[in-house]
Amino acid sequence: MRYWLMKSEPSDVSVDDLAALPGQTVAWYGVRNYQARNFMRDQMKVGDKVFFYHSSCERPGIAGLAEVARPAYPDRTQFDPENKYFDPKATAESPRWFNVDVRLVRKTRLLSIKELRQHPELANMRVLQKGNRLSITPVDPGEWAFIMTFL
DNA sequence: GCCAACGTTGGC
DNA sequence: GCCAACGTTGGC
Repeated sequence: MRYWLMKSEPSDVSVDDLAALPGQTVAWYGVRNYQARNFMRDQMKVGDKVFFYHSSCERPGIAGLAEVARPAYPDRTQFDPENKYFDPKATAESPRWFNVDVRLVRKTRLLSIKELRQHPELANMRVLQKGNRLSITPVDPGEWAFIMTFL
């Protein structure tokens, strides 16, 4: 079992949006970065634990606990010309983008990036590194356990 | 709105 | 295969 941090813009899907969805589950569509895609396609397994993170918003930070509910399958938005994530180079025979499904375990208090940065134990967290833009990052088991002590 | 960082594109 | 130009991300 592995641990991950997945960024979502709350203007798109917030933790409250996720809580209101059927099964509290969402398809993690729209990832158009190969590294993040590969994490989903090649490494994420059902039951993997996820920090649900709000990004590009007023209060960025961890907003919930979630888990992988379905292994990777082709992201349907790549095939839809009306969708902003449409990819003309993708075909049904040869899909380019994949997504897992993520299910909310529980909403948490908002653990801000500012607070995360105050802990030296978390200094190496990928999401805290300067210039990090990757929307899905692995979380070290020790970092996960540490965060869970005060989340 | 700024801008640093980084991924992608495309001409050569 | 190089690399400059461009686009995007995302915290601040």
